Amino acid sequence: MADINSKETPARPGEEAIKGCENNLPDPSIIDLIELFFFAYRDFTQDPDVILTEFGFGRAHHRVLHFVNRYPGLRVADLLEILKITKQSLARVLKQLVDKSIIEQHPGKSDRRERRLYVTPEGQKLAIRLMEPQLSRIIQALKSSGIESEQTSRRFLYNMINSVDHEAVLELFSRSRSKRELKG
Amino acid sequence: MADINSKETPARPGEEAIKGCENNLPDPSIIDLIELFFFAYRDFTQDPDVILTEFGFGRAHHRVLHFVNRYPGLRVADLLEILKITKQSLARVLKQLVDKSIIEQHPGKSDRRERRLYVTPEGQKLAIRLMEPQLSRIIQALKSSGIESEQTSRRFLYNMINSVDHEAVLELFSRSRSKRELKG
DNA sequence: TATTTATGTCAGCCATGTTGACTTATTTTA
DNA sequence: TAAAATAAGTCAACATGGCTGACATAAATA
Repeated sequence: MADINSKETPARPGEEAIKGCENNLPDPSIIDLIELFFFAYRDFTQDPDVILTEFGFGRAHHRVLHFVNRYPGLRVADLLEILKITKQSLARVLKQLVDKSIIEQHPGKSDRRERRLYVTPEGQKLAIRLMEPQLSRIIQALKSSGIESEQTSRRFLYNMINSVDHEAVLELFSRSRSKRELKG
Repeated sequence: MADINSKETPARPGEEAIKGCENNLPDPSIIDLIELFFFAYRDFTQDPDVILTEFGFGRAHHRVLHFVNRYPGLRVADLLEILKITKQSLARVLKQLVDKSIIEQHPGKSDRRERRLYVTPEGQKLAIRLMEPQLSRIIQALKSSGIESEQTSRRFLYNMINSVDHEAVLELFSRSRSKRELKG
């Protein structure tokens, strides 16, 4: 039944018909991209992980800290949408970050039900330290990948995101950009 | 207490000196890439996850199944190096895949200590079904990102991998076809 | 023969995800 | 103004998939 391409190996994976591929034969080089994406993400998260264990934190703490540092005043609800985890999962790591004075919560000015999230100076220091190796890795990769790689990779990653969330991502980014303008 | 809307925001992340950045001011657009990478991977893994629960499997099973399907005859040691997890972690999911007749183990021909791994026909079917949405997502993203995006994204992802592992990745890829140039 | 290697296995711990039920404070709405 | 909706927190239980450490077995190799 699955003997479309029965050549030498028992399985020539992905060389069978796959929906959504015009010629009905997926380019095996696209399958490479699946694997490259996995390897790249595996290594991308590795450097911060080492630092995090030093502090008794995990990857979940890193995610929270990163986004709060980058978008100060984020609400819990914003974080839930960004991370796509449950309130209870977030609560656990958030509590630990607050207990260790990495993040602070302050009631919203216009809506006092909200808990706006901010990094402490210590939290900022850690966030930057965690960001360092990731930035270095990206900068090095872009340098090695040609002049156009920044714009192209940015577009590629953006288009890999569920289109339902495109708006939210742009909105998020515009949040840091407006802050940038306040500074200049 | 940092007030909610205090304009001199406590954190202007990543705009401090960071090692490995020539002008000592990291381009904030590079920080976007950190987030885009996270969002992209978050959504990339989401489609298979839905299918996996149907089978009582998790993401760990997917990884194992993918690589065994793609590189039939893989040894346990190979898999450990690819996934960078411990033997005990792998053993747990591998056992379940074998028990459910998704993967088969056969002693190596020249070295009978080895357990060469192969997908069963059923395993191949599942592997392909899990690959489908990921391929579709990548193909769609490449189409939306310009003609050069495939080569460029491939190079970018490759260069995001620890250079220590570059050789291993190329070797892996060469296993299913002749090497192509990845180097930027 | 002795050692190394490839793999398996038991036992337990930890991080981080999940669901479900419920509370509290505050804002919005009928 | 009373009722409903919203933002967030909490408790309890459970699942997944990492980890360490110790030890077992079979086969290859020195």
